[in-house]
Amino acid sequence: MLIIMSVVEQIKAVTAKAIKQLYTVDITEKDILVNATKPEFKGDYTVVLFGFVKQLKRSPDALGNELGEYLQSNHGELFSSFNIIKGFLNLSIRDQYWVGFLENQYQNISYGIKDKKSERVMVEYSSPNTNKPLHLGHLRNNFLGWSIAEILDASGYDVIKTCIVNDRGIHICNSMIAWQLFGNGATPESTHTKGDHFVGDYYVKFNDEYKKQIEKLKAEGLTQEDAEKQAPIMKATQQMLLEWETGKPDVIDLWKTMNSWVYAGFDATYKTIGSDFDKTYFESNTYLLGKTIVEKGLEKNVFIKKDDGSVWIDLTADGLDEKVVMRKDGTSVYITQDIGLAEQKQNEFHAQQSIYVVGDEQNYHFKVLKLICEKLGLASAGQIYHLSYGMVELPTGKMKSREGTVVDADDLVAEMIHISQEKTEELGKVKDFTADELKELYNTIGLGALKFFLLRVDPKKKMVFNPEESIDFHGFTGPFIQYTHARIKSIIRKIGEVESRESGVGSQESVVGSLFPLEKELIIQLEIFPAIIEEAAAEHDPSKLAIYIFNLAKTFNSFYSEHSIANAETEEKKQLRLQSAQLTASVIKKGMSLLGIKVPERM
RNA sequence: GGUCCCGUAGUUCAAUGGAUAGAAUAGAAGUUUCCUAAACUUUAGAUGUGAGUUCGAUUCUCGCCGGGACCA
Repeated sequence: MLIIMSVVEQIKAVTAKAIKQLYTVDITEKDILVNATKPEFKGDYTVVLFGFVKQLKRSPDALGNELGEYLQSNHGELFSSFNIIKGFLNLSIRDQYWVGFLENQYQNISYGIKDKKSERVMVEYSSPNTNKPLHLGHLRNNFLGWSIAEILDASGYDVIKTCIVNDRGIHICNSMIAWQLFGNGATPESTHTKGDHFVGDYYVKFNDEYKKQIEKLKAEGLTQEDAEKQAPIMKATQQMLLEWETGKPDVIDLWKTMNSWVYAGFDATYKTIGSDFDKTYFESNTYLLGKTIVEKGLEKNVFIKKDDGSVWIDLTADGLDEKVVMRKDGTSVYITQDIGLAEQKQNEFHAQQSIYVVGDEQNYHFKVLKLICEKLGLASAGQIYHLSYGMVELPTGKMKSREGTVVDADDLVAEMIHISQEKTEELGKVKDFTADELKELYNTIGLGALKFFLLRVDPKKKMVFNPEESIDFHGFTGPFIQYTHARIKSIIRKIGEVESRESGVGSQESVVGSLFPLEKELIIQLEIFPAIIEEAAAEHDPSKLAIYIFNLAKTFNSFYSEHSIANAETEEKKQLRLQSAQLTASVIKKGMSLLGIKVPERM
């Protein structure tokens, strides 16, 4: 594959070379700041000169002029003109260059995709509990995890997607107990309920009953604390957990049955939203991993055993706390299991990087995890990267299951698909679609709106979702971009692909004529696509890509309303615009696919 | 008590220390005998607060106010 340096890379390279030749000073390319020129000035890209004014002992004006002259006379194939305003060197790229770029890339189906390198990355995401269905927060997690895996894949990494299912523990027993008490043998089939929701309902029933029992005991004179401990249903669930740990057959059977219901439900949701995994781990298989870790840590004097038998690590020297790694009853805590799993994953896949897509409420946990792994000298330590994302909140604050304000994932997805159906029917543009085609279109648009809404925000930041106002279909949204794609495909269907012709025709500036501002702006946008993928991968941030695609679509729409493709001024202009449109459509399609969003041919 | 994060238009989000802080939406005004108006064009509107570093601060440092998370 032909590797072509991006324009920005070329500008940096020749600027560094120019400075070396003119002033015999070495400046590394990453210290050269190149920005898109602000629209109010003439030029396409701007080199910010302030940074090396002192070092080179030149005034910004003199430096700009000398650099500009040098660049133009030595790289006339790239630069057509320059101007200096204050410390900014504004460079105009030759139209010929843009036209040539377009000519080279418009048919490149792997434009923006890097060749494979032999580096492996693991992405752990989703990681549900099996006591209740997925909610809005899980959706952000799933979309982020899936997207970052795709983006890394496009960047040339070998990506392994994993999931750790929290399938054991007291919360699971809560649902089990409630089902025994109130279920009367009901099943998802007998109640026509999706399995994860079915089990989740018993989790709620448990808590309702638990609350009732606490109130009753308090009425009998117990304190809140004592009432919480002595409520019969709580005692029963704790007893059940012990029985689970000793492997009591009927408890294990019930556990397996109820979890199988949940998995059937999860599978349906995953299928709808497009999540998948190369390997799924179950906590019921990994929760004992901590034991050997603790022994190892004690041998290495990384851990200390207290008198009561509990095992700790002292992280106060690192500005953190003392942290328990094994309870006095010999059971391991989450962090110990996580260390064990990290090591197991390392032994199994030998990845160079291990990304955990986990909410920012666990920032401290991951700091500690990484630190302990380092102290234990584990191979996995350096590779741990916590892709920490902010919570999805409601206008009223955090979602609270106790207050019934949790936005259910299945409900939300269904609602989005329903709204997309309503809007599509209102517009009445696809009346000739078959029932199956319509169904697929509604799914595409509804999920597109939802995924884009959650992915367009910087993962690190918390975000607000307002259930009162449904997710928009106009403006900075998935459907806006999908619509742009459909419109381009419509044009191409009508006037055909770019005609294949002898090379050279249309690629000469003299033949095409000079580019209109919007023609050029569109090509400039297209040219940065590979750099955007790289940036999104490096920063683990799909929002960079989402924002880029939106801007590209917006630029295309302006271009589209300003310039006719079918009735272009000349045949050469028609071909040029058609090439731009084709590449725009393929960049939109590819970019959106990296976000896990499909784009329709018609809508 | 300790650690960490966040305060940008009415609202939801942008802005590797760089030019007059960008979008979207809501508001106002327009565009369809012409490739899909889920679109386009115009307009009005914001950096919580006080210092400091800098040629230049939404960005870095410190204080204050407000919001949130986590660790016992």
